[in-house]
Amino acid sequence: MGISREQAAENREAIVGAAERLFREHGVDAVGLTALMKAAGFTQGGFYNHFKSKDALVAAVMGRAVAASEGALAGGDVAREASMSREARVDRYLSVAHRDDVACGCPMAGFAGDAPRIGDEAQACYAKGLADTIERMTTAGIEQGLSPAQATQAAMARFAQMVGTLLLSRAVVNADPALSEALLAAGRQALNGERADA
Amino acid sequence: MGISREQAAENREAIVGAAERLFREHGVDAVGLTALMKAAGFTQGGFYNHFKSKDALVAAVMGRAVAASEGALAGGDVAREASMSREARVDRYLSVAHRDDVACGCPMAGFAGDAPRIGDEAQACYAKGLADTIERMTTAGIEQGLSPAQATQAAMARFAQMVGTLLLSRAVVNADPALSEALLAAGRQALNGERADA
DNA sequence: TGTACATCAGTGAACGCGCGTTCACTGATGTAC
DNA sequence: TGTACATCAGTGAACGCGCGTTCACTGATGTAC
Repeated sequence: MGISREQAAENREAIVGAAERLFREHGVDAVGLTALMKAAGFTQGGFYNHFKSKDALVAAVMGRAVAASEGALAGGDVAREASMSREARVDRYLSVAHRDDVACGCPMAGFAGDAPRIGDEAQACYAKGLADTIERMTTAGIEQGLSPAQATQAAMARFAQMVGTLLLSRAVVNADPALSEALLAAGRQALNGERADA
Repeated sequence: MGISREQAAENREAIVGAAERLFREHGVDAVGLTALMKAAGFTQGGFYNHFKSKDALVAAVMGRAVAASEGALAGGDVAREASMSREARVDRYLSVAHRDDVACGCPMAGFAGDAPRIGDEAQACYAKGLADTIERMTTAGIEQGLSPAQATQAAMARFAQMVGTLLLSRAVVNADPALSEALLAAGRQALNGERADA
């Protein structure tokens, strides 16, 4: 076709973007390269001009997803995110909207199911994203007067509860919508409610 | 071959058993019926004498996994489980051994990643298993003096934290083993530590 | 600045392979007389 | 109780299909002179 280098870079981003959306929605294994390239607006053969294998694409997707979420716990606008209170962030994370928006939500939750089975490079991106997220929450805890050890422990426990609640609520949303919503409400209550120790 | 009905029922169980192990280890999508039947000791063609489709097998696996876990939160011996304290159960659930034993551990955690993508019948089994688990924990909370509403909320929050911690710790075990263990420790601390409100 | 040519992101057919599923066939089990 | 036959859990080859990947080819872009 003959394409400018700038255009080629944009096309590569389009492929990664389509892949991220499809991978989250259907799982990495369930998305074929033919369907993926079609979704990005190309034909199958062009894939290998941009990536040396599907595994390399998965790593690129994970790297991008993690980088995009730096500064925004649950996706969405970064500037607005930074100005939100911790309580508001939890309420947004454990909202019905975030539960239903797998394609754009928190990548640590969206890829948690796939993470143990993807390639080493992609796993490393995932682990870095998790470590960064916990570090950010730890810093916030220290600013509120916790010791570094307390803050780290609290950040890990709180984030695990957020992810666990979201994942379970997504897992049963079709079969038992009432349970799905009750889980979200219980999570919000536990993280924002009467407790002041974490 | 000519097989007795008793033998046929045993063979069916062997298929479901092999499927449960392989599905948990590699994900439902990544396990083919040829490999599955071979693992169970049969050839591929016999599969459809027992199940009308792969989806039907997934439902059977989920039903069995959920039924087997009734009375045993983290797998293992039911009688011993019943005599354990809540603290000991949490320590076992969030142990390195349980993290590394995906094939035999808690099915709610083991299938959480696949749950949103499996068939309706299997999803219903998963949701029932989750509801039962929470109900069991709620009953225990009421016995310790909580109101039914408090106990339900606490059970959901606690179980979500257990599952979230286990899933995140499994997700990063290869890429960042230290983080994986720190997550487990933080979860044990949060669930068994100084807090007395949940 | 204009021309000649190498580069490389596209296309789309094709590769071997494993998928879920179907089929004709086998032969011991279990039943009917 | 013994014989004749239907049942059905096995086998293993084959089905169409989509997978990840490779390939020969195209033609505008970008470079060298």
